[in-house]
Amino acid sequence: MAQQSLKKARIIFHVDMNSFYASVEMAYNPQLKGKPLAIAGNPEERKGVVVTSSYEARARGVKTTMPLWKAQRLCPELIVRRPDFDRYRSVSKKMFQMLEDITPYIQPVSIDEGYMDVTGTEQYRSPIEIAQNLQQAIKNELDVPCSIGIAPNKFLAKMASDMKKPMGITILRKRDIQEKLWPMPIEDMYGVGEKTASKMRTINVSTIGDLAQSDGYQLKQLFGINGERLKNRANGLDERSVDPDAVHEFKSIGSSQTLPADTDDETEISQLIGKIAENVERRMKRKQAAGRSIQIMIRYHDRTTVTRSKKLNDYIEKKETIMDTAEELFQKHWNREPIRLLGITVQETDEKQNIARQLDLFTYEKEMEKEKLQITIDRLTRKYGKDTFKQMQDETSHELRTSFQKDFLDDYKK
DNA sequence: TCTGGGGTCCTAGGACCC
DNA sequence: TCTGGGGTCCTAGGACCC
Repeated sequence: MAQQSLKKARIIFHVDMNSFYASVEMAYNPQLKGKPLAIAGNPEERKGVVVTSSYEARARGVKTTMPLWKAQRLCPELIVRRPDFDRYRSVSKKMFQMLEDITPYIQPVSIDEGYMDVTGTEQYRSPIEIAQNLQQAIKNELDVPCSIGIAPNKFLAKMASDMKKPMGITILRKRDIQEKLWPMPIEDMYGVGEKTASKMRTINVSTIGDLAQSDGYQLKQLFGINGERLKNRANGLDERSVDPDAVHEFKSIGSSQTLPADTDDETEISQLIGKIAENVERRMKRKQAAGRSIQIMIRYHDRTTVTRSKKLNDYIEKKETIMDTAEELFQKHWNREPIRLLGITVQETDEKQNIARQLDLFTYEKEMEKEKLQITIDRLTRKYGKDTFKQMQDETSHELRTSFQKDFLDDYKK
């Protein structure tokens, strides 16, 4: 209790770039500003879904993951651009550098959003002032809008940044929760998707406030540990820290591709596996990573999806190994129906420098074991004599062996 | 006319060991 | 003859997020 009151409240920012890809395209080509714009893949290759759209397009009903034909039906004057990820990555990098000018405690969570822990900086400037300056600086230098949520923890900051867009700054204090958070519909809560929302509605939870006051036992029955967590968050409780190292602790690297048309042609599929493996290898190189489990994903015509994986003995990074394992898994588990999508993911990944450290420790421990073993064997050889020792190795004398084993264990385990 | 691609975390069953 | 309970690893799948 005393500890609770002594513990200093944190000040967390959640910075969220508004319709990021569309905003970057508009910054790059100002003629697009103020117009309905959608970033989408190529419909010829069946990838024609809206990835991001401008506010003008959203106002017409265009939504993320919507097929392009549908978006164009809703908004015939829609301007469509293919995504240019290199461009987005470069703007993103500059944006995060600007955050780092304020504090080293930043945690990027995706290309267009991140958390900052600015606790302590309020001695010099108020949090709202810091947020205003940051937002303006990003707008001035990169010509892209962002929203910032200010709160005592990650969850509230995340919810806050969503409350006013674009170019919003929202403060969500503990005392604002009842008024600002609780009236919101349950599906608007971060961490609650379609499935969870409809399940919650069956127990008469339809707002975040309902969840905050719902029966913990029932929640646990229905959602397990996640139920408890969601209820805590609805009450404004979230202890997760802003972790700047999290970016380096990636756990998997994968690549997948939807085919222009379904296929059961083995040559075509083999080529695809090669192409995807190469892509995975390239991205692993970029991150200086290696991994020790390979997973493939096969999606069939009706979108049913199966994943199959294999754990390997060693860390791998080469496309040949990725390709061979993927091919093996595919041949073993493919039902020979035409496939729509194929994916390969390398799991249990780590940066190579970390792996080297793990291996060093492993090797060191093994060496120590070996040395200890040798000392014991030497000692016992002296005790029993060379010939007897040899005889035991040949398993000719059960009694002797038993006696030796006992002696060996007594000595070795010491 | 339909639904991309990159991730994280959690659960659950079976194998295996003690 | 019948049968414990816990822990860990591996694999597959589901929910969610951007």
